[in-house]
Amino acid sequence: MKKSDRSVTIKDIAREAGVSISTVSFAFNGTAPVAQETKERIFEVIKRLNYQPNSAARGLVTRKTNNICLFTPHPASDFFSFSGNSVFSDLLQGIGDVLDQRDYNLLIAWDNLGHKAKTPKLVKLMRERAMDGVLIALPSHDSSVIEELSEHQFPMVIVGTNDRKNQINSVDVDNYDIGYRNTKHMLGLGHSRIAFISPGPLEFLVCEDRLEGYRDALQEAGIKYREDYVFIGDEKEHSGYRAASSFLSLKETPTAVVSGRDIQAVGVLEYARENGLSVPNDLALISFENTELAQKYNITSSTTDLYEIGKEGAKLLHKVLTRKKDRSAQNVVIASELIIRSSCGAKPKS
Amino acid sequence: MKKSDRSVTIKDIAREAGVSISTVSFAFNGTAPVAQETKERIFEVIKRLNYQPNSAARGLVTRKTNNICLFTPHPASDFFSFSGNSVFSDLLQGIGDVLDQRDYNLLIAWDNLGHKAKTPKLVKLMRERAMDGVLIALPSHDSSVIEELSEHQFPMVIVGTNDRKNQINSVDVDNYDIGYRNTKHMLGLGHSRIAFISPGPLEFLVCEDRLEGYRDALQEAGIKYREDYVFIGDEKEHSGYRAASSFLSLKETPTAVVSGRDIQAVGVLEYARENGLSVPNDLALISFENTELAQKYNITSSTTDLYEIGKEGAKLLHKVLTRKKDRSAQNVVIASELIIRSSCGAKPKS
DNA sequence: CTGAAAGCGCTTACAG
DNA sequence: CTGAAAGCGCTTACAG
Repeated sequence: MKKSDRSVTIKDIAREAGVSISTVSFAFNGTAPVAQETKERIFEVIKRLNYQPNSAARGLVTRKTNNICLFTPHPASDFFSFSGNSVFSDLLQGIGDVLDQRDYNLLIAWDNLGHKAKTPKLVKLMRERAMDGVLIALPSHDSSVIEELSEHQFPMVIVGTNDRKNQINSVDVDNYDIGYRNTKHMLGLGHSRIAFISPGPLEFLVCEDRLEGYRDALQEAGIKYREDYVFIGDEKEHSGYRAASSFLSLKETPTAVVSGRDIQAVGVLEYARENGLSVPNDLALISFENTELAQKYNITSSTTDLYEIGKEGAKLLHKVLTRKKDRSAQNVVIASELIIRSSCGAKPKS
Repeated sequence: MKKSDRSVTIKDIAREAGVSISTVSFAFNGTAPVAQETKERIFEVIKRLNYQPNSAARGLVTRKTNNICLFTPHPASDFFSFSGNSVFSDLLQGIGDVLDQRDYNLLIAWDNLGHKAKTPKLVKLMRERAMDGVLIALPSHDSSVIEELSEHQFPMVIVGTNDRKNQINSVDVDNYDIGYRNTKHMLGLGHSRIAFISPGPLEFLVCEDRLEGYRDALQEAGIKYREDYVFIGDEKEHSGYRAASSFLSLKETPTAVVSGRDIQAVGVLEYARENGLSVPNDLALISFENTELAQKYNITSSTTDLYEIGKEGAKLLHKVLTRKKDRSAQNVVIASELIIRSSCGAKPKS
């Protein structure tokens, strides 16, 4: 192990196999025909010496790194805490499954606020060509970084709500539509006083979309949108609790709640329990995500399959990376399904 | 934007600034003295043209990639589900904070079982020199991959329990000691029938360590270790519930439980509530991790600061990467603190 | 303080 | 089917 400081290179293989380095390259990459006999000799040596081409050298000439970056334009803490457990790991897993299979490495990066002086990390990664393409998770309105990559036509796919449809590739469920349909579902059950809990700050596009779906469904039903029926929650159960508390202290209390995420719905349930309210009789409840929580607490919820989003996002990026001519942006919509459980079931009292 | 297909290179800067490429390199990297005036001219051009050295070209000669890999020798799903939400994001954040500051990129990889035919991902990354070093999370007994990297003296740090102390760098809390002290705490309160819930399969070294600490504390107190007082749980609350149910159906029921992780303790609490048992009067409870759950449910728990582990792990790896001569392996122990809450407080009934 | 040149380890025309 | 040569974009002795 003393001399293994110096890795084995293509020259070593060539010498040992008695051929030129081009032939080794052709054989290894299958990029030109090589005599069967020669090929066998070469591969024997490759195996014996544990040869693996140096990625920097190869990348220098091919202009590819085989690195894909998963990026989120937020401080890591915000991203992870907003996403919650399963959400993030599901997304990562979907991405990872595809990249593994196609032999890409996964880089992970986020915006380091506080370092605002330096060039943003993602821009640096692009300029120094440290990655071939990027998956953007949880985009927000302020997207100067995305803009910059976009100007340079850097390959990217947004996994999540996309502000600029038809300009940038994206994969997501249709949060607007789910918001719309969840609300519609409550309207269909006879509710007219329907409140909404945002899954997080409206700065996150996904939150805005869900809210707008809610708003438009109300409007279509001729119901006025009221500010006091909207609560901006966060990723904690307690924000659902506080939302419920806020709604139910109004003069005219809502009879139904469209919760922005399952864990908030759990908070609503908790408040209802403590205050002797029956769900769905006193308060009907519907949510987004359909996580394990929804199942555990019997909450009606619309699926948002993050694994699928990750998988399709990675696939799309790979497609972009391997096709010759650029085509117009593609916006993939992952189907969502409403899983009906007891929390929304009954007609309202009034 | 038409001609930006071709990135700007060091040649462009040299030409534009009227100097040689070596001088540009010296100025940019501060690696040799450059006349103030020349320097200014060069940096003006660099700024104007948005120059950033190509990482592959640079890496080819420096033999550094500035990529660090966070690796776990498990399928991603196992890793994430075992770790749970905050655990993983805390670790990642600690690592990220350090890496950000020191200008490393973070690669993330896991073992793709099912692909057992191919060379393991991490070995491939090492051989093709796609990363400078690796942080290993959640190591297990079967560590042929770690062994291989270790033989090649590839820079690595284990963030988590380390099987081969004093051979491989590592950073962790002392899980054995916490297991020992948690158990000791219960003994000190007068308990003698103390059960243990493993946080996961013993295949994970962290689980084994916690269990051994428990076992040794008992032994030291002259109490016999009983198999039926040990339950192998998992990352789900329900495993705590099942553990409690199993313990309390024994002929001789335990009066205290050392829970392997907070969420299991919550499961124990749930079982106790359903069965009219008082905690801590009928069953005293102590746990590991001290997550938000411990606070919410008033569970006595020992801290395991994953953020700190990640941070120190990244720091140690950076140290290994930048020092000239190798020194012997270093094993950093992160301090743990026992946070006493009501779940353990009272003396046992018997 | 500055430049010309070699070389890092590959791939890819080009010629045969 | 195979090899010699150029070149990817840098860094780093070496000379001056």
